[in-house]
Amino acid sequence: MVFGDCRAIVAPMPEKSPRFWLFKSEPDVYSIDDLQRDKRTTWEGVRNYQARNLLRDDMKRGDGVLFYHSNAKPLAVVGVAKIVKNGYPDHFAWEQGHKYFDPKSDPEDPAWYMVDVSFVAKCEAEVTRESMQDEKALAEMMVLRRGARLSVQPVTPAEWRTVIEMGFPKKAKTVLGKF
DNA sequence: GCCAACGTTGGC
DNA sequence: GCCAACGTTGGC
Repeated sequence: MVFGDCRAIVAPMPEKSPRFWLFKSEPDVYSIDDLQRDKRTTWEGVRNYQARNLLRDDMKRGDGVLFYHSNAKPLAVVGVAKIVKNGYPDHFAWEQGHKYFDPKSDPEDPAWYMVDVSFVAKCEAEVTRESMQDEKALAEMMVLRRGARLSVQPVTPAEWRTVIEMGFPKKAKTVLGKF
């Protein structure tokens, strides 16, 4: 065995990017307080193919999640969560009568995927949509784009850092250090 | 409540 | 395969 040659025969490290996400949730349906209470939850019911691909292919255990309240007052990133289970078939799609039932999805060939997330922290200060719109570093952020309806979406490392620093004026370093 | 921006559906 | 109609999302 010639160890020096190992690198040449090993597949290149898959690019793990992005490692950060934003999940929208209507607080009337499921809020950051619900997640704090539950500590961990399943993220089922996403019925959009682009989002499905992210759930199935791109989200990995350990990734960071900005928890965003949509259809809320105020609209804001309100906390941080972590992906704790890679994408797996959304079995609710197979439950006849369930609100997420979808005959298109076959257990042999699942149409929809979900992940599990766990609670990490509530923001010290909610990062309102308004404050994000005022922040230059977030000018390109997907959630702020008109018509960006994806309920789960990628966040760049720079955007992640910016939002965490806004939401955790005192312990940003601690939170950043968890990912 | 309004409506823009999508995504999906279905007739052709 | 096109595209009009329709439904949904979600900010405003």
